[in-house]
Amino acid sequence: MSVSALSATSSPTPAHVRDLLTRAGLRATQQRVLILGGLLALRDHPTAEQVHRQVAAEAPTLSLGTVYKALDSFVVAGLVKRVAVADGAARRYDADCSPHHHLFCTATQEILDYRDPQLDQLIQEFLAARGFENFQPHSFSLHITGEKIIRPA
Amino acid sequence: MSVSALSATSSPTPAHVRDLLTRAGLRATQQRVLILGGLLALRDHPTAEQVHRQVAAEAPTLSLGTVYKALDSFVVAGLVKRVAVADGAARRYDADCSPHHHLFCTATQEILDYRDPQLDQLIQEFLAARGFENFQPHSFSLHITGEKIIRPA
DNA sequence: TTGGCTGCAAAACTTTTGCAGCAAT
DNA sequence: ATTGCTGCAAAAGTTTTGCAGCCAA
Repeated sequence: MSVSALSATSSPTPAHVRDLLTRAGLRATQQRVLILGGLLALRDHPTAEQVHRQVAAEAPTLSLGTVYKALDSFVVAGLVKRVAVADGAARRYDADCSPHHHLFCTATQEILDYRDPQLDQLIQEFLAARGFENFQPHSFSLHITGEKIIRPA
Repeated sequence: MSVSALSATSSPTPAHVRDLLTRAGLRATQQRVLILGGLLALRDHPTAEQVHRQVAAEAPTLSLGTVYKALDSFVVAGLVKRVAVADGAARRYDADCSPHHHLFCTATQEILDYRDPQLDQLIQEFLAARGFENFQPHSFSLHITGEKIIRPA
């Protein structure tokens, strides 16, 4: 199974991004359309700083503070998730809120998405059968650490 | 199954902590014995700041910078792991490097350990059978989000 | 119109770094 | 005696906050 194939997504149009924001109850300002669009365009779970650089060309006056505030409101609205990373100083964001797992590449620091409904079901059923006495699980995600393999052509 | 029962560990003696450090090829200074001992005593995957507070009573002159440097060297030596958290500004540390999973309580922000060799094997076998084309997994850990249940007495 | 959002900038907070002296081996 | 570690303090980096003005609804 190819990992890269799993994270393939098409860049959404500004109109679609506006729609996402409006549906979430947020104002579709020019800045937020760019920020959310930029996050969607960057596949590798970028930091706020990286999103800021991504949109800098299109909106040179857009401030980093606004990026932070916007990303925060996206998270609250459920449009975006924060990704848990042990290394690295800055938080990283994921525009994909559907259930999926993460592959952490120790070589490139990339975070690749890994979607596998069959695995989800397996874990889900195991946890349900196992049962916790004093913990009620809501969701789970698997953090897989390893290395990308570069195959010779 | 009880969650709290899973994370029960006995506080090690200073002599044992010294031994851990020496075996890892690190100098067993008074500060490091306190820092590693403090981390082992704090069950809830504390921040560097929390470890510093923990040892402050016994060593008032021990500086926060030393705690950071010590924790770093512990991580490099493999004595300690950094825990991946999406929320919260500071990194959190785990003195337990044996394979285990984490339960994140959304109510109390606690991080509980969850050890389950049966689950490990299940996932391990699934991933081996599934196979990745261009990713070589080394290890994995399950992040389970949910809430602690407080049962009436 | 108006309430949320932006930009700017300061502040708070976390983590890293440099270096002289000290202590564990 | 060496060499790594400590303490102090400054610096770097990340994130939050306050506020006046602006803009999407």
